[in-house]
Amino acid sequence: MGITKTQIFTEKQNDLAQFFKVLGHPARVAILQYISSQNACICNDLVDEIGLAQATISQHLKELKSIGLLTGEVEGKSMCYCINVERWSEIQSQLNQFFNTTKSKCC
Amino acid sequence: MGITKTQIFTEKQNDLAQFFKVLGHPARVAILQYISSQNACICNDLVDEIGLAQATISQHLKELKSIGLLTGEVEGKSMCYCINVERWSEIQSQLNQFFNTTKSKCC
DNA sequence: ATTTAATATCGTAATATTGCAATATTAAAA
DNA sequence: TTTTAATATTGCAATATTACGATATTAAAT
Repeated sequence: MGITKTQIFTEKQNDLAQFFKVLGHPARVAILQYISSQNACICNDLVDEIGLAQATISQHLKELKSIGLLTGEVEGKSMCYCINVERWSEIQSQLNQFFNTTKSKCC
Repeated sequence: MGITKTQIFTEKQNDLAQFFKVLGHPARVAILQYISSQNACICNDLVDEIGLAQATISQHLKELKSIGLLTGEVEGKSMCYCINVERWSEIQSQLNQFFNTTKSKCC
């Protein structure tokens, strides 16, 4: 199929999975790491830095924006992409909650 | 394409993305939560509990095993699936390291 | 006003993922 | 040894994702 049966899961489960899914691509991991390594907000240095076409980078940025991890502001004719620190912590804490509450008692 | 250009990323980035990716499906989140909610190791109650076909559940279990999150032991004619607690903590700590080292200084 | 540079969007091809029915496989039970 | 129950695997259809070239779009620079 390719389609996911989201109806049979809770909203929390779907949200959590969505966070994981967005982070589940090396380009998006690399984009976040690169942005965080710069003192200033970096835009399409990403195209040079990471070896993917501009259209592809733009697509990945869009997905990162979709869960609120990145914000993009127009800066002249460029874009200034930044990590949304609040959202970042929020998601980190949700993932940790998942890890901490999901513990096996068996075996 | 559908194919991911793993060659252009570091092994760490690929590994990290792979962990995220495996957790990036609500069925797999639900499976982990259900296993952890039981005192004993549960096998194909999962098929009843989660509303997916047996073949589909089996496939998801396989992916969770692929990153070492689950171990499966034969128990008579059933399987006993358990969370690998060591691996669990290891992955949690890697994800946290990613979150903690990736911080924005801009905006 | 034109050009230029940066980014987004569209269309498309290739591949991956999800899900299931049907069919193995395996081990206990009869 | 045949049956039964639990799980894995295979094959397939439908949809999603990844990647890119081509084409908008937008704002500064000329």
